[in-house]
Amino acid sequence: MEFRISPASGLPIYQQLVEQVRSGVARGKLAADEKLPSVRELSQSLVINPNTVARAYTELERDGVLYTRPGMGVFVAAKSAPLTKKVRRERLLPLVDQLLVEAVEMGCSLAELSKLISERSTVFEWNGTSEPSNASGGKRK
Amino acid sequence: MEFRISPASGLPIYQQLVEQVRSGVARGKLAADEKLPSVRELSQSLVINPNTVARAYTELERDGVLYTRPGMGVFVAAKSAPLTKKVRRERLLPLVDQLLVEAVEMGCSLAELSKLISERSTVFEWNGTSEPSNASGGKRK
DNA sequence: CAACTGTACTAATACTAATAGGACAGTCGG
DNA sequence: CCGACTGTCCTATTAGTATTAGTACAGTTG
Repeated sequence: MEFRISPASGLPIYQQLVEQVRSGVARGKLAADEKLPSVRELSQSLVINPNTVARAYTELERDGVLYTRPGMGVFVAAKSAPLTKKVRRERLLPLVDQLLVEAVEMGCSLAELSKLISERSTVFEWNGTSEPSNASGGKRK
Repeated sequence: MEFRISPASGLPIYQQLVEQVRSGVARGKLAADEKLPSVRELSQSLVINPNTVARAYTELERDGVLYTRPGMGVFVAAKSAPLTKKVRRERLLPLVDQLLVEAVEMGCSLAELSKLISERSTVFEWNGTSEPSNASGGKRK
């Protein structure tokens, strides 16, 4: 998987990397136990400091997205046991509300928003009890 | 409307204020042409610097959420003309994707996410061509 | 005119992002 | 065992931002 950073993003570089890894895992572009580029390798190809890459990896490992095999590299962690429904709700609510605020603010209808969500949802790797109506989001490798 | 700031939030104070105003407007807790507390008044009640409040107000005015009547105060702006569907899509996509990534990451199903969204959507003031199924989100004042 | 409104400006402090360079411990292939 | 790789840790430095502080100005109200 390719990584890109854009100075115009406004977000810190290490955070851009974190988001790209998270997104890649959720989209199935990064498979479990797949090896990520080494800290030094990625820092050279992106022309940034190794410490910046290391910070991103460290944060992702803390959150259970990656794991480290000392001396070998960092790898994509297998999907951990799903959290409680209550915990999921608590963590998703702020994001949901933020999305709804923005949608309402710009005069979007609820139907339009729902359509947008179901559109984008087809690309992700859902593992719950219900799948997206469209199954076009299969693993590519 | 009451404003609160939490030092533990991690977000800058001015940004917390911006979010609360946006949220209040989208939820109908702040009506059009309603007057907001003055810069000095709010800064005293929250025990923060007037400049911090002024920064939040300035940013909100730049985005068309508030307007200023010189010498009188800042007020909630009326809903502006809705943007193009294309523009709405472009601005909402990043948030939608971020939400989907988080949901997938914690093992949430699409059905569970949809339910959560429709649950929260009842509190907002939609003005599109389609309303939420539940009408409990009426204006209170 | 007096008291309020938002705005503008400068200065100082504190924290964070990012870079730089160096050092350490674990693991592999020879 | 040895060299080359892996991630991690440490200190120092630079740059940018958030926040506070105090002052000043222009417009509006009564």
